[in-house]
Amino acid sequence: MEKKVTMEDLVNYSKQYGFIYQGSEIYGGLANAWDYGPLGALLKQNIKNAWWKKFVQECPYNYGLDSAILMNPQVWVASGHVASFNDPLIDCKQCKSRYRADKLIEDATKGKITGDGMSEEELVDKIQELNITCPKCGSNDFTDIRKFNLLFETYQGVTEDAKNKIYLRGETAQGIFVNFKNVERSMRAKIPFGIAQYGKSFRNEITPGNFIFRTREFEQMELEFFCKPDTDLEWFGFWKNYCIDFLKLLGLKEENLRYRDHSKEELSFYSKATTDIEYKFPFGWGELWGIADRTNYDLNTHIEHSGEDLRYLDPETNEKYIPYVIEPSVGVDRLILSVLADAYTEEIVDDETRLVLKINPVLAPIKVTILPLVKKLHSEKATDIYNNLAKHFSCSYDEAGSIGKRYRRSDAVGTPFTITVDDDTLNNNTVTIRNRDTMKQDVINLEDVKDYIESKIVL
RNA sequence: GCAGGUGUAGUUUAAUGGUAGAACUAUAGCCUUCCAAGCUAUUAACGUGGGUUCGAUUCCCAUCACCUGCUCCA
Repeated sequence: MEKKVTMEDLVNYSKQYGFIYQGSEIYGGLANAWDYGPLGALLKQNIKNAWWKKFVQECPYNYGLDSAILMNPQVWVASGHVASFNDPLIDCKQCKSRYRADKLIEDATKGKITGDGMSEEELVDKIQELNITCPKCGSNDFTDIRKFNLLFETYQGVTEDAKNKIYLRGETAQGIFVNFKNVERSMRAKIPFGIAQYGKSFRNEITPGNFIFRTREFEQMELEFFCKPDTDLEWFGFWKNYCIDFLKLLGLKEENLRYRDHSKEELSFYSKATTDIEYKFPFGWGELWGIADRTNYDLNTHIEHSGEDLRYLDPETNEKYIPYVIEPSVGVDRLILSVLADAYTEEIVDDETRLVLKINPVLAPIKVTILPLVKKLHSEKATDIYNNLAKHFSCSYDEAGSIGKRYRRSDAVGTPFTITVDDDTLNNNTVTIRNRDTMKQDVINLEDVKDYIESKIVL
């Protein structure tokens, strides 16, 4: 018997066991800010390492990068973020519903008139001219257009001078595009190749929520894969498979994963095709990984704005072209949420609930817990073992309470292995090692413990 | 940003216009030789700020945060 996990369960669990706390909690919090606790930080690190391993280390095509969060503001003008992160929003004064002005016109005219490219005044005039009413309450009493810039602004330098206004990056991708030439040259990279990086991004989302699913500060893991113009769709398919295979490898249940192709209307202006890998969160299906064919939009716009030639010279044909880009982009925090939701298990055995985080051992924050069977007799030896194993894995040591209680504590945070130190350890140098999922116990020699565990935490 | 709901120890909760009781957890000790046993002790809460009142955790207002829905998520 297993209980279905709710968001509430996950929020409480995360707090109780040191995975995720509310940000700035002692000051009443800050909307949608969450802090990763000791175990959450480990989990996050393990997830990023797993991604890096599969997308950089083991992948013959890709290189890693770690670019700056602060960039020349022109980057964001070129990328389109400064312009298109300004959505023209209006509210109905009667029923307080909020709409995008351009969308409202489009919907009212069934797409005959699009609001694209209209100024604020033109949009307002058009709404009046067509006598467009609120779809909800029928009123035509709207507020003026208000814009919400989704980029965080800040200032470089000690004075708040508008000339020094810069942005916190809205995505990690732009750091990759601006380094395309650098990586190509210094790594002597041949197309097709990709550049991957993870890092924090910031967006002033209008409505964040659902715990860590959508936050204003978040971490992305992005790959920009550069390929020859006519090969983009092939690579698009390749990365779609590569990404979903990765998720399955991490242990996400197949029935909780699906592809969703973006419809033509939904596609971004720069994209030729986009597929989301969605995960079935406790609150419903939600985007986990977006895989987009961005064509040559990004490099092209940087060529135009920077004046630099970012074209690639094909060494075989001697022709120059702007590479096409496939972008698989995944949110780390969302991935953590899906991993937790997937692994969180309340097993009911004999009217008792056993809370187990059935997480891939590779991702488990703690790999092994060392338990002295009887504190007075075995804690010294157990401490020695802990000190040795801690050189190789993140371990924990627990001597408080009954042995059963300590097993349960270890299970609750997903630790895959538990080592019990008893008289046999003192006399014969053997320990009992118990597997979280199978509940099976092996008695093995102390010298073999490291290899035993190591062999089972390979991705 | 709008509408509705919620806010009491780490968690789940009880009661009350006279400042709060419990369970689980945790910590320490006893006991205990392999799966949340028992005993003893201990820590720990009215989100924040105003107002009404002799007195507010309780009533009122504001604010903050979370949840649900809308909107949004190039």
